[in-house]
Amino acid sequence: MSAAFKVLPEPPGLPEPLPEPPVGELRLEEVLGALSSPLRLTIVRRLLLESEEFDHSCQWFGLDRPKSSLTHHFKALREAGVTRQRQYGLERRSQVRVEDLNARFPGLLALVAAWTPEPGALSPEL
Amino acid sequence: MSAAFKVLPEPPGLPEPLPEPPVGELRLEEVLGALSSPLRLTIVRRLLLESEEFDHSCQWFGLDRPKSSLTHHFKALREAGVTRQRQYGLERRSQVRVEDLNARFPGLLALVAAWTPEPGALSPEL
DNA sequence: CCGTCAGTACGAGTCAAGTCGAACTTAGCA
DNA sequence: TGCTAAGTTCGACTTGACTCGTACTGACGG
Repeated sequence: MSAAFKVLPEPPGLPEPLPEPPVGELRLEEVLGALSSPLRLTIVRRLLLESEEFDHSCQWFGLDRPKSSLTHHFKALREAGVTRQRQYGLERRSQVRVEDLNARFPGLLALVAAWTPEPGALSPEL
Repeated sequence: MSAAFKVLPEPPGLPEPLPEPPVGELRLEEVLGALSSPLRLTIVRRLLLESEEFDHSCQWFGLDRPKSSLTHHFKALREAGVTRQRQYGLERRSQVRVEDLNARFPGLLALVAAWTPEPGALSPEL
């Protein structure tokens, strides 16, 4: 009914998700704050639109930033409740918490999916 | 069709709005950033839900903050494109740009209207 | 004309966020 | 056992928000 993003199938035996706020404790101001940056909007939008299979490691995005900066942003997204992260060996993969976000903030992910970076922006992505 | 908030009627001969970004230049990241604070969410939500007549002066909210702080936040909301402000004599009244926001970011205002301050928050409003 | 009242402008202090380099941790693999 | 690669942690720096006091502006009423 509402915006239909793939709710990714979860094969059994997944690694436990890293610490994240439960659905009931998602706060709108935190989520909006986490999404109020072009870089993080890019990350979430690409997870929504280009996720063909399952979740994705940090380097899948090919973002041109030092590793420590990416850690910072992925952590911010997870701690706000926007993404879920799981550890696969060395990789830490992210996915959007589509079900949770649709339940608590219906319509929000559609806005993120429709977003496009500012025309004159000096490619924060790639 | 989408969330139906009152689009306030505009009597003729209104004072010109203060400078604001045009509809086409509203940026999601700016709008989300402006809304990522409990105080400003309170302001916008009350404008949406408790506006019985027309727009409202700053002191209508009865926010317990110094005047200069309020100026700061009302200006932030206007510059992000969330609110429109007009000068009526001494008063500067605010309204939410319902039509513009619904056109560019459908569903966003519904999320704001449904928001409630954190239970344990030490009353940033009143 | 002078006070009052709504709100702005300015400036300073504080604090959190973003940015990044460098060192560390750990899985997998030779 | 030792290398490599993915990502974290730490600390330092910079930048920008938020907060607020004080001084200012400009409209209105006597």
